[in-house]
Amino acid sequence: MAFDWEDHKSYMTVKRQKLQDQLEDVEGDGKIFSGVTIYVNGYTKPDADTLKEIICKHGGGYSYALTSRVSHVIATNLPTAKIKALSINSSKVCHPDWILDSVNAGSLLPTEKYELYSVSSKSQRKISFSPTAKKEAGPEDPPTKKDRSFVDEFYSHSRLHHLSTWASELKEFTSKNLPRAKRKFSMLSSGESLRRFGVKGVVHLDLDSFFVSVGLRDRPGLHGQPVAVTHARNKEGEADTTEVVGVSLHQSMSDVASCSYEARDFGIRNGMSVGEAINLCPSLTFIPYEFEKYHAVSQTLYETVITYSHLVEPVSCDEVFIEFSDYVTSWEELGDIVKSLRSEIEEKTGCKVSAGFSHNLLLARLATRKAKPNGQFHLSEEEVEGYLKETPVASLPGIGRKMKEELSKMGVSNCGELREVSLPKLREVFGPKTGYTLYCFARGIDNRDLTTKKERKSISVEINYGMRFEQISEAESLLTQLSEELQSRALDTGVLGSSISLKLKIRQKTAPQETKKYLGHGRCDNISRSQQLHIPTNDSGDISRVAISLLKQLSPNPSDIRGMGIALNKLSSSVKGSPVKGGKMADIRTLMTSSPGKRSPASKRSLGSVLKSERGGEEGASVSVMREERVEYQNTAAGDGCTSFESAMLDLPPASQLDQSVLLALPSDLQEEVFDSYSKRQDKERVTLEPVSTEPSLANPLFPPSLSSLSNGNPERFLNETRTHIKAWVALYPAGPKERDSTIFIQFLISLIDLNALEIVSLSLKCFHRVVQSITNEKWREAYARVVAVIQDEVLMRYNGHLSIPP
DNA sequence: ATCCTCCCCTAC
DNA sequence: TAAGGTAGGGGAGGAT
Repeated sequence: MAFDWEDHKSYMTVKRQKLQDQLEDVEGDGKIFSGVTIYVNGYTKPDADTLKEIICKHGGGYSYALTSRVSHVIATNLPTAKIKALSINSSKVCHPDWILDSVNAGSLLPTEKYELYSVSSKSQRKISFSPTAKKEAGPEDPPTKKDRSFVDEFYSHSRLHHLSTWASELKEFTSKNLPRAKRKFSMLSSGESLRRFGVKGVVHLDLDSFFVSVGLRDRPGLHGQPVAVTHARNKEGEADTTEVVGVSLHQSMSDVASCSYEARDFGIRNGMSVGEAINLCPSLTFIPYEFEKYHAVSQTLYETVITYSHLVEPVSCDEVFIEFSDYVTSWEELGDIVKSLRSEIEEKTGCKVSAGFSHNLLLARLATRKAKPNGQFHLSEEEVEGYLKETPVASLPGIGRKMKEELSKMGVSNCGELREVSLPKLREVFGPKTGYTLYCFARGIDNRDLTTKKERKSISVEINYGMRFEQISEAESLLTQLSEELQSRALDTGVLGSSISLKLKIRQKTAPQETKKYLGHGRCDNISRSQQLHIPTNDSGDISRVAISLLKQLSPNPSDIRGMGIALNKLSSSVKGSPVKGGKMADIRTLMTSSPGKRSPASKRSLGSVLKSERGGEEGASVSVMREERVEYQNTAAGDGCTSFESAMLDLPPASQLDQSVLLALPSDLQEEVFDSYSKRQDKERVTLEPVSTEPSLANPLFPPSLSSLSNGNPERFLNETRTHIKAWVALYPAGPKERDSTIFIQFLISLIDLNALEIVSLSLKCFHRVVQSITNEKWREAYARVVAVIQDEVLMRYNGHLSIPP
């Protein structure tokens, strides 16, 4: 599974040596690349300069920009075959080995085997159907085109991703361990504690310039110097750096993630580009990220903090609130505890901590400003007024760039001035809630209680970096990867979602194709769309199917996509770490017995100018029909008691007891369908390679379903079960179906439509049709016709397409 | 009024 | 090169 980079390296070394020999041999007489002009995209091995040298030496051309004279784009290891930083019309995208091998061969080799995005390279991408069937990747697999996961590669380097991950982790750690942590102090009686005055004692702890502190801890030589943490690096002070960065740091767009206080004196700020920073301070030293160390430090921070109080509110990996109301009798006493807490943390982690404390969350936080660096500060009741007066509004929590700007238009820059603005005025400008908060905060009023645990409301995955697609199928493929990532997180967190939403960043019409920051997203419009599910899920197959369907609804121009994200909302809990699959039948039962959720009609939202095409207007008619239909069956679903179809579901024998005989008893054509659908399912690669619909605004109505989430991922078993229910149902009511059963069946099919499992819907209807035919009862036929009509409408509404079902 | 969806903003 | 994630609060505007 793991790619052997060592081997690859030596392979490359040999190759380069050979190449060198060739170069010496040929020296000018080679015209291997005549007529070829290359453009090198991104990082390649060998690098662009080497390739340029080679290509020119052998009669080819080299271009610094992707112009029309470029015949071949050269790229290595663009993290996945889906990501392209290129918008290419006719030129081929090839691996640099094409050049090396051609030189070695002494002639221009066909590009076929070297094209990065060819069908053959894509089909290597497998979703292992059975976990036991390990990677089929043979040893002869060309090591040069390894399809490493872009998602993993990106996340492992993303500081923001780490920040978020650690924050959630620490929130979970706190809520789990806080109640049973051993405390250093015991609580005082309510008569003695600070609380007796009705006063809270809140401490806000914050590690000083977190990343830099950790870096400096192990680099004593850099203490007292301007230092910044970034991906872009020079060789200063680092044992592990051997090369000088090719591009001057002066023009690096890499972010400064964290900088020392000495660096701040030069005007350097977190989030600045390395280029800007080095202009402000040419002697600035750059040190690399050390994510593991940061992680360990924050873990220690939290382990320590929870031994001090039972009231701890996590903020982030380097920031936390602690309430001491029940442990101290005076502010002086609290000051002492804070001091020892700070020194304990510094001792354990080697990092300096600052602390602000006061009688509410807001003021404690504001006090920390004055405490930094490496200090502590008590903001007392009496000082609040004066302190706030001079506090810039931007340091109030919740006021960022936009709000600061908005306030400044009103002539407000500090809290003193903010107080001059009336409550009605603030509400008018910022809305009722925000206005009120602003009004309170300007006066130091904050009645929030410290929250030790908060329930998670959503879980999401998104990447807004390095997204460059040519084909929509590449975007879909990335969504599949994101879905897998999301599944794995949902599994870890133990949640299921009943709503899936897709978020896209789309290049603004007026924004340039080439972003200022390398592979950045540039100026974008954000659009999103969500889909409610009747069955909560955490299955990546379900998620990706829905996400892809949402993508089709938004139908962006693939080359304008600059970012994508998927979120799971309306969470419920599942058993942690156990895949949904086992519990899925239970979910289906829930579905079958619960009343239908409220559903929104296919609303016509303007998706703005970013959309290539809008959907046709004639769909409006079917929407209203659909709504009437919906009302009808919602009303009839009001009765209670177990009906036959329902009970058939509930009495379902364990799947393991459904034997072959059930299947074999079916008409043979149905059996075939069952198996067909199963075998189709296995050829997932083929499916993903299907040509993209020529109508980008329409989803394919027969989009292949993944059954992995149903009946333990066993589709034929699932269909068997469905068929069994239908048979039992029909047999029980020879005179005609119970209305409610029809309703339940419809709901059930609609939930499959939610998951885009249209093929299964179709097959289920076929089952129904067949059983009904054998009964030849007018009522049943009517029921069948009605079910078909409702489902057809539903599909029509969602996809503006049609479902092929039996007459 | 209240809810829902989409979107923006903020924080680390 | 560079790695611009993620959760939550809240507002606008439409549907109910």
